[in-house]
Amino acid sequence: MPRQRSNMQEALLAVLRQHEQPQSAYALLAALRTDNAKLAPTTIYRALDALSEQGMVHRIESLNAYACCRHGDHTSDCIMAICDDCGIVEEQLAPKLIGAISAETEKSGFAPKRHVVEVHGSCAACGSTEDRK
Amino acid sequence: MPRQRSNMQEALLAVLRQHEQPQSAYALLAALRTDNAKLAPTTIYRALDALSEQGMVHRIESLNAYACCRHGDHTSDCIMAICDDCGIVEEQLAPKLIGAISAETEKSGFAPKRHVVEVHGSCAACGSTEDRK
DNA sequence: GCTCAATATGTTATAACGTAACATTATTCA
DNA sequence: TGAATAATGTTACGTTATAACATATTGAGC
Repeated sequence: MPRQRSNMQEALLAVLRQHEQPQSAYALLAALRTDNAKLAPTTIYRALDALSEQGMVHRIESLNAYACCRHGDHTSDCIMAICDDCGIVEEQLAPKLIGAISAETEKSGFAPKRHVVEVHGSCAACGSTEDRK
Repeated sequence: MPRQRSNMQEALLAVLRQHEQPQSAYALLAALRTDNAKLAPTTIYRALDALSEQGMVHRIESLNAYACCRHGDHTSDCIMAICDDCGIVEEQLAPKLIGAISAETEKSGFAPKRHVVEVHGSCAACGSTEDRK
């Protein structure tokens, strides 16, 4: 019998951990509807918001999708390297670089709070087979 | 009498130039519907795509909105400093920093193609009045 | 001027992403 | 135990984006 989830956030994390690729809110909704057919988008978005605040999940702005954090606690925002071929996202910690970006914006008096750094391209695995296309 | 636009792209650029804040595709649609009541989203998105390819317009991923380029030609991607208070976006050229971000992702064999660098925070004007909130 | 190709735009419909507002349930802890 | 907080349910709607197919405009070469 399907296990009853007591906690939406745990359930979401479990689904995200099954995937290397970020998942859209509606993909997550569909996945969890196998347990609860009446689940609504609102519930998913609320749980995602909570997980984001906790740093357990990162939203990928340029994909409108969500990935679970692959690092432990990190206070610095990170760089997301997104493979446009296979969809895999590599989360890279680079606090010095984030600091340098902050410094650049501060030159004009800007006060940075949140950094969205998403690099699109090809991962090592996909890049090495590029010539076949 | 309202001027007949021969060219959607020109019309879009004109609207974007009237605003310091990025505009959503549907805001642009609404603006241009005063000239052409039957204008459809598709037309707007196609023109925005064309302008983006030409580098005349930049999409702000974390806002789902579009801003016209405030620089002349630039081959390097740029940094967008987004004020969450007033909505103004400052477009900053920093090719060295973009290069450093590329270098970071290349460490794992990634081949970067496009950089999304969007920093949220407060601009100088809004930041200086923060205490009033 | 004609015609072919390329580009841009029109039209209809629908998919995908996200939130508002208000109600109910669960958890915690004084 | 009961009051406060956090999480989830429910309904409805708003916003962002694209698919698929049709038509029109433009420009180059003949």
